Amino acid sequence: MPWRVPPDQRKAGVRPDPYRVWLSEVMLQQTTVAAVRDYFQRFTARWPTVSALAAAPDAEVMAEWAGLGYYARARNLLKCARAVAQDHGGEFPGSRNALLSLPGIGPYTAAAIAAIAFDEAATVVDGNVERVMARLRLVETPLPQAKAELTTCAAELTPALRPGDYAQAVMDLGATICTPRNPACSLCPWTEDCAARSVGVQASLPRKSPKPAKPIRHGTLWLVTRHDGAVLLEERPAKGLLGGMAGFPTTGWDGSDLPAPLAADWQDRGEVRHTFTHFHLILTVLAAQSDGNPDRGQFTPRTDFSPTALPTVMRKAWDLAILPQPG
DNA sequence: CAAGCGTGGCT
DNA sequence: TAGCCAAGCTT
Repeated sequence: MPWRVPPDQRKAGVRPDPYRVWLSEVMLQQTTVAAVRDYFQRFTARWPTVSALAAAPDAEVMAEWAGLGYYARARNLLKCARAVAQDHGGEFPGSRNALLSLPGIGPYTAAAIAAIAFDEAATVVDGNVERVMARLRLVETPLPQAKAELTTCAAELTPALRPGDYAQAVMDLGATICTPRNPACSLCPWTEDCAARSVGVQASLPRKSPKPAKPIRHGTLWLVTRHDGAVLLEERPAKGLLGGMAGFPTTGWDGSDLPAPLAADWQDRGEVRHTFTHFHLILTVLAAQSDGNPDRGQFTPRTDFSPTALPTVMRKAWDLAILPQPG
């Protein structure tokens, strides 16, 4: 993985760059390695240092993050970069406690940066570690209730020697061997120590309290193109769903009923279905060509617009309305 | 502290 | 295929 320092360089005394550790850890929050890899490459190529990122315009960073999800991470990424640049002389603070005070850095990420970049004996507790600890110590209390107990287990195992390597190792163990469904216990270095395996219940741990069903919500999206090809976009409010991202004007998605951004001869292009963390969305896509003056948003020249700069639900609407219709 | 917040891959 | 899941943070 591009954010890791290869073993031969590690043996030569090379420590990971805290900027790259931080960026990768934020991207990896609730996100798979496969999804992160290309985003990490693009971010580090475009902004090689935290000071370079701090100087970037908000809209460019949000556009580069588009598609990765949990967009509050991108807003906090910029806040954090600017805090490091302005309040810490462009260098990440080296302790877990100092890192914790920065935007978007919580208990897990602070510990991960402190351990991996600064070799502090901080205890990392992510989903992988929770699973490993629940099995190793046979913790049958469901998550999230068991979080505190699992953190205690993890802390008891954190070594003073090479805590950064240990942190990555225990997470890798969870990611590759102590996996959620079919753990490869025969390959596990802790197989003889594992309390869950000794009684055969490892695959059923950790227990999780049931999640509420996702409701279905409905809305309308308006896709307006001007005759010169410009596209009507608006920046979504900074807080809430898709906060700070560019998108096409929509109604609210919870029953609120905003009007169309302008009067036009709307064509029904069909429905977009998209599932967010806590609801399903069915979006009716209406398209029109108009040179009118919109009440919301602004026309963006077609040459300045790329659907890759949009969150996925918006990109789906674009594909539906603009791509050649099947048949 | 429970709820809000994305997405894509896998079964 | 519909649900589950992933290297969580904020309020």
